[in-house]
Amino acid sequence: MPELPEVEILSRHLDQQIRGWTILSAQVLRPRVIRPESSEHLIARILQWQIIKVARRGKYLVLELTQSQGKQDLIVHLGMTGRLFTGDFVPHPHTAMLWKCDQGSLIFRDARTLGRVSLDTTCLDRLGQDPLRDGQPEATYLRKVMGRSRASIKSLLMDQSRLAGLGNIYACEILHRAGVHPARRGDSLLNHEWERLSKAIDETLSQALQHGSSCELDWEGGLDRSKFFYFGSAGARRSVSEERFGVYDREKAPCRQCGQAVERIVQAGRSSYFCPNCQSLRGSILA
DNA sequence: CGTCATGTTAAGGA
DNA sequence: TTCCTTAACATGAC
Repeated sequence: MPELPEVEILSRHLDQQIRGWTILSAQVLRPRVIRPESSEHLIARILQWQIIKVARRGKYLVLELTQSQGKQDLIVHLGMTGRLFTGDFVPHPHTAMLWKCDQGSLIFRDARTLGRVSLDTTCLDRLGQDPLRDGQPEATYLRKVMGRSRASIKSLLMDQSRLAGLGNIYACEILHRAGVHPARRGDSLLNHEWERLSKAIDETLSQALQHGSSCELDWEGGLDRSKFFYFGSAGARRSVSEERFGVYDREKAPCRQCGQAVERIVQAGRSSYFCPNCQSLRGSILA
């Protein structure tokens, strides 16, 4: 579920649902997701606190809590497979944490436990500009934080300290829209390419958010209704992502722009999908 | 059995 | 110093 558009949609939804709820009790079933403090410590520090707002920073969900003593933020990161939703608790092997509140329960499930729940907010200080919170990242900003690096533009877009919120899917989609090859070095991009990237970031994220706001959503991850949240390689996904994505997970399928077969390469251990025709190298430097 | 998966972080090496 | 790769983390789908 975890890139900026998905977390943003979830954040808006949860804000409507749990704003004003007071945490009466909490349970940790998979302690690994509580980091770095202990489960006991974290639970002790949130009991009787009220959730006054749910926000998002990069891929982090921020639950703002208040009590008579003051305020604190509870951070939830969904990792790859984290799901955060309200409802009645039903035993499920992936349940990682459960908050019982005065008006309902909040459930965090995470199959791979790569997600995280924490009261330590220092992770937020390391984030770069957020494309939604801080507005469309201008070409000048992108050039400033990425333009002197010899790393690949794909890695740079996914570096949360330069720009917060993009992951593997949207980095691929943005590069395709901008016509920039994922293996290009940051310091090889020309001014018009930073402009195209700026525009592509805005358009790609706006489109995803619009899609997420207007279609049926399945917060728990049922395969038959996964029209927005990405639920990995299973059942309904193939046809769904075939429609939603331009290049991601579309190796050998025809590019929607030109019909050329989409290719896959591996960068920093992650799959990059691109169209060799639309995202041509034009003799530029590769990372 | 092997490969891959929306993320982050650490280690070792060029 | 920078940035690469690999691995680790746990589990599931194919």
